[in-house]
Amino acid sequence: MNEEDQAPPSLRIGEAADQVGVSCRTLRYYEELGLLAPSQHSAGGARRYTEGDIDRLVRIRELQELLGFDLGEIGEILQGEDQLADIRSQYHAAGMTGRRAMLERAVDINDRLRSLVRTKQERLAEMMAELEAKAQRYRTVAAEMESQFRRSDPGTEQECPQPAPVSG
Amino acid sequence: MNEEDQAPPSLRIGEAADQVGVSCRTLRYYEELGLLAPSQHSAGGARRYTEGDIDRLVRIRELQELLGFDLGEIGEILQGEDQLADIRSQYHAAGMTGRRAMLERAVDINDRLRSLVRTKQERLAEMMAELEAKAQRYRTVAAEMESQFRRSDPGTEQECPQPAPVSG
DNA sequence: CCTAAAGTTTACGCCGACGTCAGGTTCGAT
DNA sequence: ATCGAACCTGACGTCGGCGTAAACTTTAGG
Repeated sequence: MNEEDQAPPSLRIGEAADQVGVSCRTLRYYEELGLLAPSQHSAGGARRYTEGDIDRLVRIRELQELLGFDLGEIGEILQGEDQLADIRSQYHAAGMTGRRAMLERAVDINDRLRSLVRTKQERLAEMMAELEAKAQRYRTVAAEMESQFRRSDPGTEQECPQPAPVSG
Repeated sequence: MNEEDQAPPSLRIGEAADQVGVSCRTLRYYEELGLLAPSQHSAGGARRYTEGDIDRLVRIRELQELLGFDLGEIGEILQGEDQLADIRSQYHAAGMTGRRAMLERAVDINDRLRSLVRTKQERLAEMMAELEAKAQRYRTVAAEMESQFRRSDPGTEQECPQPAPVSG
């Protein structure tokens, strides 16, 4: 029982797909595009996804679904961050200037993403306000219909004189 | 000069498209799908979009871009609301029961949309938090690089001993 | 009235993001 | 060792949401 015994629990492609709610095909496709390569493989060559891989997959999906990027754009975003994350392995290759450039690029991407998120948040807030206003109108109309209904002979279907105007 | 003189200012298809930032093809496509029919036409049959039409177009786009619905789903959403908005013209056709059903449907759609918006808002908030955390890490790294830089002989490019780990 | 610009219909084209099928290989529980 | 389930690598299919081209008509300013 040495401490290296606990292999990092890795998932098979089907399990990974299920967990995130995508298909196996999607995972293979992302790999084909260079977005997500499983960091492990079985002896026979089957993909094994680590927790970090799953995180990355979730990230990809959020960029896709929440922010509406296509997979090419997501690739560029991830690349910028990967490069920076590899700053230590790139240690011998990149000089001070190169590392600064990489950092600046990552910061730039980060700025843009945050700006985009803020924009989306604002638009969503507006939409929410409109939806709530509409819900309020619905409640008013419902109340009017109720009062009309009570006033009428219960049991008989009848026309009410002039229902309130309902816009949208 | 009677008061009927001011024709409701309507836009030609190109103007409408420009204003909302889509193509003419898109407008015709939406019409083909039954999502958006211009409420006016010229004598020769050219489409004329009123302000209300533009509002509807914007609505369609928001449902598409912000909430991620496809055009089929958007059609159902709009239909539910249209029906209710027509509650007065449907006056003779629909009985009390029918009107209540229409209202309930609209309320149901509204509930789901609001729920969806809330979910998106939460996910965006999470994403924003992560982005800000990442930005903070970047600032730390930048500061460390700065101090390394100052400590070194200015003008010579050199390797620094161990740059701080940068995750993500 | 003339004419360029904008609009109309019809129809084929395109591309991203997978779905799906075929034919062979690997995994892991028994 | 076995055997069904899961995985592998191609490769082709699909579908939504338009783009684009062609051939013709309408619009509106001079």
